Amino acid sequence: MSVPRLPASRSRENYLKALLQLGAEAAVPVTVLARHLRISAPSVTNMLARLADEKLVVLGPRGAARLSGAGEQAALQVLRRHRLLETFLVNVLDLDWGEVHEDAEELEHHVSQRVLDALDRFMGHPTEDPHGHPIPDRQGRLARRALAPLAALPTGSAAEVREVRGGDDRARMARWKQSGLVPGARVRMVQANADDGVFTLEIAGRRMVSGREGLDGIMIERRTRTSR
Amino acid sequence: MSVPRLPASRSRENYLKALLQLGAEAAVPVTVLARHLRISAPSVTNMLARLADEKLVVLGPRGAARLSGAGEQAALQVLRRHRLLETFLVNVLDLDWGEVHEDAEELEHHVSQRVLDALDRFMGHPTEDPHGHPIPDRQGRLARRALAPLAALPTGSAAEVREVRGGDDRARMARWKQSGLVPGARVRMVQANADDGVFTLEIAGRRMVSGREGLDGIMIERRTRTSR
DNA sequence: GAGGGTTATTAGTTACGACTAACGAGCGGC
DNA sequence: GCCGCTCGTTAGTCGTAACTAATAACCCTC
Repeated sequence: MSVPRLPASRSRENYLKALLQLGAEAAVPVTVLARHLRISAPSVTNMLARLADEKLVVLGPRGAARLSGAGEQAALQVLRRHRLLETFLVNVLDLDWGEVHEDAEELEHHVSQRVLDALDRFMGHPTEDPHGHPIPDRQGRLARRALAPLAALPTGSAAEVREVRGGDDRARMARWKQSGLVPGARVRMVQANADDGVFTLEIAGRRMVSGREGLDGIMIERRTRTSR
Repeated sequence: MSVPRLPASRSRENYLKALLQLGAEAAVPVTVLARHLRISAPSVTNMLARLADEKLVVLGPRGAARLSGAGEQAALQVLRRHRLLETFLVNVLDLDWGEVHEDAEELEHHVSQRVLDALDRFMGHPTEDPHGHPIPDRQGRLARRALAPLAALPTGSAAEVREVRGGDDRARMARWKQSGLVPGARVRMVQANADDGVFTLEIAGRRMVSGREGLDGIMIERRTRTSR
């Protein structure tokens, strides 16, 4: 009982995935989508018209686009493929978490349902990818969580890193891994200076100082006193 | 105004792979290639001209094509990807050997060197795929073996199945697996009747009767008295 | 309410890789 | 030597998805 994959075509799938990621709430303007996909604005207008034709997106005023129900389902399937693949590449094939993004980006458009299911089975149905992103289930349901940016953690508080965003920047990934900023890590904010944007942290007992940008994308969950 | 454009591309790779498989010795006529790839003859002429431009194939009289050195190398890399992927899908993901062909056919064009190497490493550098085909090594060297068709085994002789060709026919694969005709199986020709094309075999102690076509593609190695 | 800047669209092109229809070249049979 | 078959090529189209250049629509400010 698989969800059918009608739209197909690499390019369409990328548009849908981008809309899912950019259009959490509001409709996405053409320009934003164009920048994100690194495609010219006219091309985007064009493609959006086709996707609207196919009832995968709904166009609002001034060309802004949002996913239809069907479009969102399709996008979630692409996201599922992407995240399962990243998980496979890192956890099974032992590739570095910073260098798997492009591979997953490519393969997500070419893995059949059969192979995807087999991968999922082989890995024991993981629910999060190596960056801590939740993996949509077979029905396209995505766990929604309320995470806070690490930079918002007040001085003196502790938390757990749950998600590390921006997996397309390899250097960033490498730095984070280096300093232990990976999902599951415990962090304590030793000193947050909102004025000059300098943050001193303690990660697994080690001190670290970083600017705001260096922390951007690290999402945490405040742990009151929950045991593991 | 753009530069010649280097090969890659799914379609090109399929042409190269087809030429490798069809053109063992002689050059391949346009029509044969067209039938094999299920593409119209004019399209083939066209594509061959481009591949010749790029020095991947050499065109002979009457349009017949054969791979150049560079073309053969490229084709062997595609074949390596295909066979490693099939091996992975069957041996690791536990998919059925009859149903992995299409998946491998698709993925072979999209797996990066990095992922391929990781798969190879993960599987311990296999040298044969699940159908017994040798896997070209990283340098594109392909083990050449002299195997005989099972139908040529004389009455009373025993042999070992080494290779099972024609992996794109699922029904066939299923039948063979059912009757134990898989690489590594020991077979004995109980009665070969060249006249009416009826063959009686013994596979792992079980009798089986088959017509010539039912055996076509099963390649064996005569074992004199080798142990193991 | 008239500019000016941002944003979106229209129009026209390009590349790739397939297609059909129609033409031409080789070759066997008589 | 001509007929006709098979095989290959030429010519012209199509669909997808990108592009640039030019234009139009909107929004904000004065």
